[in-house]
Amino acid sequence: MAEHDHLQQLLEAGDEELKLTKKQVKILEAAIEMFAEKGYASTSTSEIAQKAGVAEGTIFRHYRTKKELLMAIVSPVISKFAMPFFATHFARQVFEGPPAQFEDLLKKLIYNRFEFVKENAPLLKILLQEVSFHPELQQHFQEVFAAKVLPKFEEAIQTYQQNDQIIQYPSPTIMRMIMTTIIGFLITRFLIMPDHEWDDQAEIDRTVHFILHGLGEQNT
Amino acid sequence: MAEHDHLQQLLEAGDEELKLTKKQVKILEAAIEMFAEKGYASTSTSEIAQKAGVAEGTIFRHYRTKKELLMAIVSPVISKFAMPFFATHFARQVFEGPPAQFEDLLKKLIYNRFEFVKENAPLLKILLQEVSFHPELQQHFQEVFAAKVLPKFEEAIQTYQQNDQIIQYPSPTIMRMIMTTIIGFLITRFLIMPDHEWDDQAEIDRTVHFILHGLGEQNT
DNA sequence: TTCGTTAATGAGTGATTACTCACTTTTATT
DNA sequence: AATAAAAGTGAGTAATCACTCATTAACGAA
Repeated sequence: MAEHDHLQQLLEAGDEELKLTKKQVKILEAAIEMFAEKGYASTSTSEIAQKAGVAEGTIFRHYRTKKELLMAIVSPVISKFAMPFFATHFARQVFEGPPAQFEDLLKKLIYNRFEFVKENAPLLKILLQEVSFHPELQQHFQEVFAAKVLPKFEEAIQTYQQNDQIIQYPSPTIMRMIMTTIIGFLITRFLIMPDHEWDDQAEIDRTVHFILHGLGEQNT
Repeated sequence: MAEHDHLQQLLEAGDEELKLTKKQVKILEAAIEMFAEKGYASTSTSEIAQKAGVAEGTIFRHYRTKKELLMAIVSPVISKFAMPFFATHFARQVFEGPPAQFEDLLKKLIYNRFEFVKENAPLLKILLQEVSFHPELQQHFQEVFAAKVLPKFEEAIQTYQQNDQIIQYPSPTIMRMIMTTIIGFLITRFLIMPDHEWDDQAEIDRTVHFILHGLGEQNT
């Protein structure tokens, strides 16, 4: 029940309120599970139908092609992952008036994306796998990134650089380091070693500390 | 010519000297190109045969299944990527008697893997894509990592921690940070934005600096 | 050259693929 | 209850899949 609400909310993508049939939800759930497990190309529509408890024709009533099904699943995830940078309460709080301390922004960012990845690991795995084979996805990602993420992030970085809280590297370089460190942690945590025993609080704190000192201006 | 030598050298994996037919080389080259471009599951053996200028049956004379072809391509890459930790000249130089300065180890490691990824980007892309779908690959990776990489890496880390050059985090955490930073840089450089104009020297230096200060013991 | 071995071929195989469509069932509105 | 629209069905289709095999070509040692 709560699962369905969550899925539905994610797939609606904030756009029009598309009402999903019960069977349609089953199809999406089955497709997500199998795409994440076996990969998109190696999963057949008949397998999805079987796992969803649905006739194969039902899939093609809602999605004209298998690829359209993939896109319905994976496309909203891009926007959602970039969400903290959108015009949300979170964005206003964190980016419009960036916290005085770089550490505070970093912490809010990590905690926020940690929860997101925790809740959407399979969707992100599918996205990660397929983005390199579908130019439309790359373009969508690029658009969202250029329009929403980049400007606000860059502004915040420059503020901290003027405060001497961050070293004077080019901002793309700084963004790359922050993002690869956070994403690298989240991928290790939820995709590579999800069953390892993690002290999440400690690892997050250490990751914050790592970025903070790695980009700190304290010494040359 | 040099291409063939290089490929042959990589695929021989240091084991027995397997002599590759001209057509077999063409098959491997075609398969690598198409697997990297379209993905393993979406590439048909007939496509590979066509691009290699070879009859489809020829592929199955050398590789009994399509998967065996994939493994022949991708399996040696795991060992090669972990190479700096093996009993090579490099390993003895860098790990047996670790450099006094953590910075020196870091630099040698980055420069070395930078060149490797530069020369083998398509192979690594295939490996990255397929490793999550093939348990044998995961196991192979785990074995190589546990046997060769982990012990030497851990020993070096502890040495630097006793020198107060590295902060007193658990060594798995430190390894994770070093590896995600380096791998994140290399993936960004060669897989995500290979056509961007890069000042490689500067980016490498900044990445070393980032890790060095991120893990430094200078202040709490 | 001769001959035994290996490499290469390409038409052929059954299985599986994404997708269609004529039809039935469910749902919503009156 | 009647009816129209939407959702669901599953047998059917052409295309493609990985893989086989009987046959031919190329090669290396005598």
